[in-house]
Amino acid sequence: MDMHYVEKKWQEKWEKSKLNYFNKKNMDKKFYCLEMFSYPSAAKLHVGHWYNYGPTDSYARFKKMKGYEVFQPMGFDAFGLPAENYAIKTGIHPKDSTEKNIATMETQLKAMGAMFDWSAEIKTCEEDYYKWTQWLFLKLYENGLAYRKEAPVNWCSGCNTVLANEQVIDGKCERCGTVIVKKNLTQWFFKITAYAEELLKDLDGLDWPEKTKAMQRNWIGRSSGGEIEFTCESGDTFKVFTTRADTVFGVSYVVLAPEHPLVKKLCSKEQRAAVDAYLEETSKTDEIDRLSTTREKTGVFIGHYAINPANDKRVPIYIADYVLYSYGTGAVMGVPAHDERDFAFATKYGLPINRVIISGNGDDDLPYCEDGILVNSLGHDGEKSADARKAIINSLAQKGKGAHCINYRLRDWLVSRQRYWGAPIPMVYCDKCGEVPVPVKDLPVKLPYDVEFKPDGKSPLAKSEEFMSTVCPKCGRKARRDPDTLDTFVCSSWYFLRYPDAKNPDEPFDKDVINKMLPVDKYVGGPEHACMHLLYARFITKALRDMGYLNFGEPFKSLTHQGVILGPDGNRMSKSKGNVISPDDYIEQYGSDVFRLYLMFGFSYTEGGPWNDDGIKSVSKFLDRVERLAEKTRAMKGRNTAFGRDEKELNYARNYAILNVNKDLEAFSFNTAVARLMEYVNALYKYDAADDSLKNVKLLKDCVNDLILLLAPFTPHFCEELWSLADGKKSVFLTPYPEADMNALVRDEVEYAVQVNSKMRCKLVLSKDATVDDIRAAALAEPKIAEATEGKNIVNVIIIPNRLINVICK
RNA sequence: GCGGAUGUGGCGGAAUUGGCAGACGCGCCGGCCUUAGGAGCCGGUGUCUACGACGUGUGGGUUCGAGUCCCUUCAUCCGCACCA
Repeated sequence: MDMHYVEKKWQEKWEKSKLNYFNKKNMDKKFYCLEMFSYPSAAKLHVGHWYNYGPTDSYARFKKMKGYEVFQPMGFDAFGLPAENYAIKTGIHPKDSTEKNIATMETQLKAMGAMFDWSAEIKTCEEDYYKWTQWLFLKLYENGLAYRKEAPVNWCSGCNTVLANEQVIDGKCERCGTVIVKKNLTQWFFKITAYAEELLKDLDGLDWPEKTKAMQRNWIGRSSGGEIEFTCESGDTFKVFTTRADTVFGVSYVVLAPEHPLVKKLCSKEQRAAVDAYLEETSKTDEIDRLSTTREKTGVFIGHYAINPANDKRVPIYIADYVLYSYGTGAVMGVPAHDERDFAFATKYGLPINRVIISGNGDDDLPYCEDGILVNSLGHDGEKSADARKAIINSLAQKGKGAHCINYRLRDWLVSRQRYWGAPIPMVYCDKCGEVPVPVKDLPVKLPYDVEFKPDGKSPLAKSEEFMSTVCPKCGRKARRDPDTLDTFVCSSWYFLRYPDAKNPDEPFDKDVINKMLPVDKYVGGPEHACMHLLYARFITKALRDMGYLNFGEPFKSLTHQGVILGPDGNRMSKSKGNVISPDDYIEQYGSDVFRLYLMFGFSYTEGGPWNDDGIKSVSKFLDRVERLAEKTRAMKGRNTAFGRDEKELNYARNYAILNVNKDLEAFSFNTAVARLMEYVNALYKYDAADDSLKNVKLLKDCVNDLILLLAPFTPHFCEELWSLADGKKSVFLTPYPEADMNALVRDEVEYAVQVNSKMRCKLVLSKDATVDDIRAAALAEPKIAEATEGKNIVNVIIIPNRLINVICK
């Protein structure tokens, strides 16, 4: 078959008949199948795009043939860093390069032959999309879920600019090699922590991979404990968070995060120089290093003391980089006797190690980090750790010095970016009124085209007077805009809500439409999004639900991650490694159907693996085999309607294939589904090999029809062509997918494996109706079994129905 | 470092979830067909010292029975909050 001709022909016909467009009249049968949208890169579609979109489209086509009204939209996550970096390097404007890239990718995506509903396309960099991203920001602000605070950024003094983590290599700027320091800026945050508990709890009800749920649970990192307030000699107070309040009598020092505001205030004259040097050093260290448990713990005494509220003991205050200001209260109590890290720290700095927990079982090594029984703990001696944790916090609470609390590792979401290519933050700063949100009617706050991207110490937008200069929406005086843009994750945290009503000019989405179309029934994308995008999208959905815009709280009912296709050398594909596989070459040679079928057959979908094209020819040959069979049977004539042993066997093969292809497609197990189809084709060839006069032609033709239907989601153009040649009146995709006839799968006889003491001895064919006693008797009567059990006592016979018999003897 | 995963023939990968390891395919071997075959059709193919034994990264355990469950250890991959 001339694949290129056939593919083009059907793509045009499908487009004309609007086969792939969602029909709103059938909304009650909707199936929302969503693939993560693409970043418009300058390179062409790579294998990863194909691997995500090809097989998932086959799944969507399967669902369509199962009678669902499938909605499968596509769009572009078009804002982001790479376009801006490209602009800095080449002078080509991000808008121009992005639009050009999108146009190329659209053509390629269309040539893939997927059922994308292009009437619902969205591009996040267009005004009619980012207008609503800004709307989302305003709604979160209105509802107290967006706020400003100081937070550190990576600052390169060489380039005079903020860098993404990705641009920092070994603590240095990737462009100029300058050592990066942390610098505090006032930035916008979304209060995702307000939903920490619900985000954790609702994971239980999701049809998501367990590993993804586990990762989110750990990311949210709930821990239950208490806050204890320490008072400094200066009179200032700070709280520490601890899960081990039972050890509070063993505190011999406290540690503040270096960034803690009290550090500068309390630091003594004598210690000033050492503390400043330590702060300088910390600003150059990244978080992964700071949290490393094997790295040597360092810290500096700040020359000030605090009082332990449990026993009024005076303890020194240290700073240490292993305490993060962003986690808990940014301060911890040091209990060297009962914490590995504190033990190492105390040993290094000569701090007292006070034992307050004993094991009770003679294990008296320190540090002792398990629960135990309290000693040296005033009124709490003899209590068990678990009880003491509650009791100690309760008694501290009475003095106003403690409280039970739940802490999360999850941090609020920093959304400000000091960059150009993103959605402007719709806020205005007025000398008189302070921070003022832009009214919704004035959206979008347009991103100006003429700006200077070259890094020179200011955000690109801050340099555009035309952009910055505005009037206060409240008082009408001169005011300034926010010069930052939103994290692109904000754009992608709600795009699935826009698709079903993508062209709505008045609102981000129509409430009624969205509540019928969502949640997404199947979401497919890479596992690298497990913690960030997928968590942000869940948060935004819950927030909008609480504002009354949605009546559901989870955006993605069912989730599947595709694996990663690596280069032939087993490494991630990259230009620098020279191991990039271009789909185009294969599509040129074989067509898109063959390429997609190979992606489905050659890999385990959720695993991926190194690229290897040995199998692509075999997949092409398989389609040739199908085509020859279809051609031959189409011309066949015959009146034989016999239904003998061979016919029964063929019918079994047919229904076995139908049953399993259905199951496997449902489970995204494409490789086994294709294997079942190959087996089926082998069975058809076997039947066809008989003398023509003996064949039941009607049966054979029905079987081949089922084959074309079964295969249609996998190779849509190829099968649409075969179907039309076989007189299919309407599109194969408007024809119901075959359902298995379970009666045809009942076999009269079953083969058993027979073991003696768990060793395979022989096989045994028995009637499906055989009773346990029959099976036992037949097994023992087998010569090989009789031989193996001769002279021994038969202790037991284990029978697993339809599978196995195990004779246990001594 | 922390968190999550993976490890099965020469290769890509299966295994009804604790029940015949290696489905399906590649490769290889053989046969048929053919003027020819890098086409097609049919059959074989885990390893070995081979009527038996051994085999799912390593070492142990649970069980009548383990690729699957538990412990140990090694190796590799992914994420870590400003890449998207």
